[in-house]
Amino acid sequence: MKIGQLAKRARTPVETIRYYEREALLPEPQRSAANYRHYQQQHLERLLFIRQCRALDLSLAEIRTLLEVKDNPNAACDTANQVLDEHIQHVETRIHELQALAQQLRQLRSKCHSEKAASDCGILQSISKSNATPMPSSSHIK
Amino acid sequence: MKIGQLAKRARTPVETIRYYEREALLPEPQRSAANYRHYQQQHLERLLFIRQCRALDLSLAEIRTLLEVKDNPNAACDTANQVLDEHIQHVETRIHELQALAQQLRQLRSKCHSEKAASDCGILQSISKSNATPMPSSSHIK
DNA sequence: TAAAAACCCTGTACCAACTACAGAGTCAAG
DNA sequence: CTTGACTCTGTAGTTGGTACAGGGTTTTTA
Repeated sequence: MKIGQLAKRARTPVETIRYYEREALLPEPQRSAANYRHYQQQHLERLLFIRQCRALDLSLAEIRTLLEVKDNPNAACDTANQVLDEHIQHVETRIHELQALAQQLRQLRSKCHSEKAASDCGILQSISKSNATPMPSSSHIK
Repeated sequence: MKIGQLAKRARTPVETIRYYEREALLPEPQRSAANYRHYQQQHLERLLFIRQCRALDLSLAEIRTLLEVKDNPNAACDTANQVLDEHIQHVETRIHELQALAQQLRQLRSKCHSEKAASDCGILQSISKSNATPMPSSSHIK
């Protein structure tokens, strides 16, 4: 099948497929006389694997590691487990960060419910609360 | 003060300050005879505002909007509220997405606890489960 | 006072993971 | 046989910076 067909079947933009090839995640397919790419079932499966991993928010580097394990049927899948464990950690950390963030944002938002002028807006004032590191006492502002 | 001083007081890399200037978030400061940037207290305050917003994960575009409101003391702070509301929505959506993701990842991880060969690894097999859009019946795979 | 260290300048390239062209060639349908 | 849909390569843009290279300037130290 040609690249457009593959793109449809994997719900992936054509440019992205070419990008994965450049990144060596997808092997170079055969070419027709007119230099068109021609793909096999294998390519589709590999592309779906990549897209599934991307949907799980794995980075291309992580996916590359998984593909290497996959390409090496005798290798222990140890490495794949490790990639996944680290990624789970990463996602959970990010969730906690975002939860703290949302809390801060809601608190900030609560400071202004009316349509005040900007100069009176509790939100803009709160964000502006100074956070500067003081100058060392020996120096002075020019 | 010179850029290095400003950088220290706002705990912001020098390059980032110059970048904000290029992005027109910070106004161009005066220059010395040797073409060095010289900043005032105002610049520090504005930079701290930007950094505080970044810590809240607001995009530079969102920050630009907030700064415009701030620069216009007579404007209603309406727009600032709206930016914040949308951002809170955005963060909360992302939290839910990541929670679903973490769940999927944990489930996937549970499929392989031993050090099997890659070809037997439940994880790699699970990710590979086909997801392709079928070809229309009229067409065929070349 | 002179050399060395620390600072500053512009401009460019790089990161991830694509996306969006431009400009040219190829193929299928009517 | 022309029109439109597809494909090709190559390059640039996205976000929010970071990291030089290759200069000039200022401050510190010997």
